[in-house]
Amino acid sequence: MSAIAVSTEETILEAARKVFMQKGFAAARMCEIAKIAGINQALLHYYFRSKDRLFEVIFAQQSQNFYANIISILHSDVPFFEKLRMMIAKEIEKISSAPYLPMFILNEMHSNPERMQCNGSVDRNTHFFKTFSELVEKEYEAGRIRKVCPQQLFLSIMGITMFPFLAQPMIKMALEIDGKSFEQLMQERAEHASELIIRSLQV
Amino acid sequence: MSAIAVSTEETILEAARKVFMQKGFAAARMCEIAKIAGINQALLHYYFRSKDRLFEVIFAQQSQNFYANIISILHSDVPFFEKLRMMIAKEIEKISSAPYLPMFILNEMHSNPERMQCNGSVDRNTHFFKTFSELVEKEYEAGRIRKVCPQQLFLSIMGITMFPFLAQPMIKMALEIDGKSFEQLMQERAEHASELIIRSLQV
DNA sequence: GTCTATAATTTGATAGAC
DNA sequence: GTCTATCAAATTATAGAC
Repeated sequence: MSAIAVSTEETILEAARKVFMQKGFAAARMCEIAKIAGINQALLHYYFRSKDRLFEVIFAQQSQNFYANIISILHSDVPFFEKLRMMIAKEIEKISSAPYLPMFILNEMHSNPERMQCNGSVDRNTHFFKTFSELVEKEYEAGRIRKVCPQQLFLSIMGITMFPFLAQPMIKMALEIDGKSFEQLMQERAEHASELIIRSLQV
Repeated sequence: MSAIAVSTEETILEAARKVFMQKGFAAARMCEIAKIAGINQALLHYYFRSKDRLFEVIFAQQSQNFYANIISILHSDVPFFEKLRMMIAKEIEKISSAPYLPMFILNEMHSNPERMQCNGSVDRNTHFFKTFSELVEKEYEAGRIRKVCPQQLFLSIMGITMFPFLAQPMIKMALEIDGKSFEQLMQERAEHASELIIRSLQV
């Protein structure tokens, strides 16, 4: 139980995460996961009954990660625009440390919609939008932003923060930049994105 | 050669397009393509040598579709803001008629980056950005928009238009809407997106 | 718990008749 | 060109020894 020694189960999960996130369920190979984990394939099945089960564990974990608490920011006691800034910055920071996450989640949802019901991600998701929506309405009524459809605004904020990571290969190509420059661009992104959204809301 | 009778080759391509676009390369099955095309698997291999080759044809076609000429709009003789409106509207209209296209292209690029070099998509892509970038600079120098990084703006416009389609399953869930409502939302999207972008650029 | 060896299944691809 | 039947390879899953 030392801090260094990791259990076999965790080693497997770590390897599975890598492979599934990079290749997706269908293209992922159990033998590759075993190899990366430094064990053999039989042991994989000993711990997790099948490829499906192993994937479900990973997907549930990552899904939780994906929807992780940005919502607390919306409840914090700062002006609306400041909330937007914090939300966008936090989201970009989160994704930067796991750039494959959005593509992994969205692609699996797309190619296998049944998996969506798993764990409370649905609820967390709708709750987040509802909270956001109420805030927008309140700001409009207080005359602090122009009239705007909360759903559309929600999509715009999400798109502005997540799209660059979803389209990373295409972006690098279009902008003729390498991985280093891309990271740099993403570090400057929160500022640009907040500015854009907030300006667009001014009355 | 009647208008009704389609060649076997086209029937296969149509079936392959459906299956590859929905499932991606790895999860797509040759037998499913054959079944949808109403033929047997052997005939698939008679027309297209292998799964890889068949996929390459589909990917090249769709890739061309994906990058299809929005660029002419940038060269047209209308004010910059009008160009943005037209560009966004055209892009959304295009994707609406093929909602799986962005996810298909971006996901395959992500899981198999080598495929990018195919056909002149790289050039078309960089050329588009360069044209866009020059326009932005010119507008700034003329004092008609505020100072803004063209790369960041480019990402924002792309994200605002394409993200809802990439995240369609998640969006429906978060907003608690069905397919019909989603389509409705997308029809109203061009107006919202243009407004948002243009307002954010005002000096 | 972990391994080697192997079974079972899926799936892309081919042979050969018509 | 199109089919049926079948192969070959890849890949998931299990049996059984240690």
